[in-house]
Formats: sequence, C-alpha cells, structure tokens
Amino acid sequence: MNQNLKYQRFYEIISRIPTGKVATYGQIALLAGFPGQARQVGYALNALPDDMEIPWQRVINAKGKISSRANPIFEQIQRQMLETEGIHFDQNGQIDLKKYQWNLEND
DNA sequence: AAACTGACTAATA
DNA sequence: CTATTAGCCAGTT
Repeated sequence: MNQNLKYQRFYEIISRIPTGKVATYGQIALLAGFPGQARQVGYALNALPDDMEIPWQRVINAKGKISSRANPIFEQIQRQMLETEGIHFDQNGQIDLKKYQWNLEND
C-alpha cells in the first residue's frame, strides 16, 4: 500500500469533519478504509505539511482527550481552537464524545 | 539488518 | 479506576 496515498485518504476524511465536531484517530482510519491503523493517522498528522489547510485540531484520541506531543504548545493551541468552535472540555481536559463526536448523521 | 520510537486503541488483568 | 500487551506501520539509528 502506497503510504502517500494512504495519508492523502486520511487528510480527505479529516477535511470533512464539520465545525463543532471531533473524530478519533481510529474513526479516521476506519472511514479512510484502513481499520485498525489509528496510529498511522497520528503519523500522517505529524507529517502534515504546513501549507495544507485541514482541520487537524478536530482529531482527538479515543478517550476524548487531546493526545500528547513532543511540543506541548500545540496541545494548548488545539484546545483553544476547539473551544473557539464551541466544544467544551471538562475539568479533566476531556471532551464528551457522545455529544461532540462526528458521525455521518449529524454533520 | 535489528532495534527503537511514535498525535493510537481495544482487550485484559 | 490504572497498567500492561499486542496489533499497527514507517522513518531513524
């Protein structure tokens, strides 16, 4: 399987996440046609070109939290962007997936 | 070539 | 509830 093509598929799916909703890494992998490859979605985002404009901030982990990075500053930026979109974080920094998770019915 | 290392996750203990 | 484990794949040592 061609890796660039795979990453491209991930980016396509991520681009469809509507404002005010979030998706998990595993969900993106599944929708892109690569079930079980959640980790690769993380790699794809890590390798995301600066000039590509997709709503990367709407991808979070299965616990409903923002995943850790090498540089924590991006975690703060991501949280702020999501809050601006109207998403609420509880005191543990967790999002209510039942309420905010994207599905094909609610977009 | 072998080992290591990640923006992950579901299952199990 | 937290911790560990086995899948997952590709780039770097």
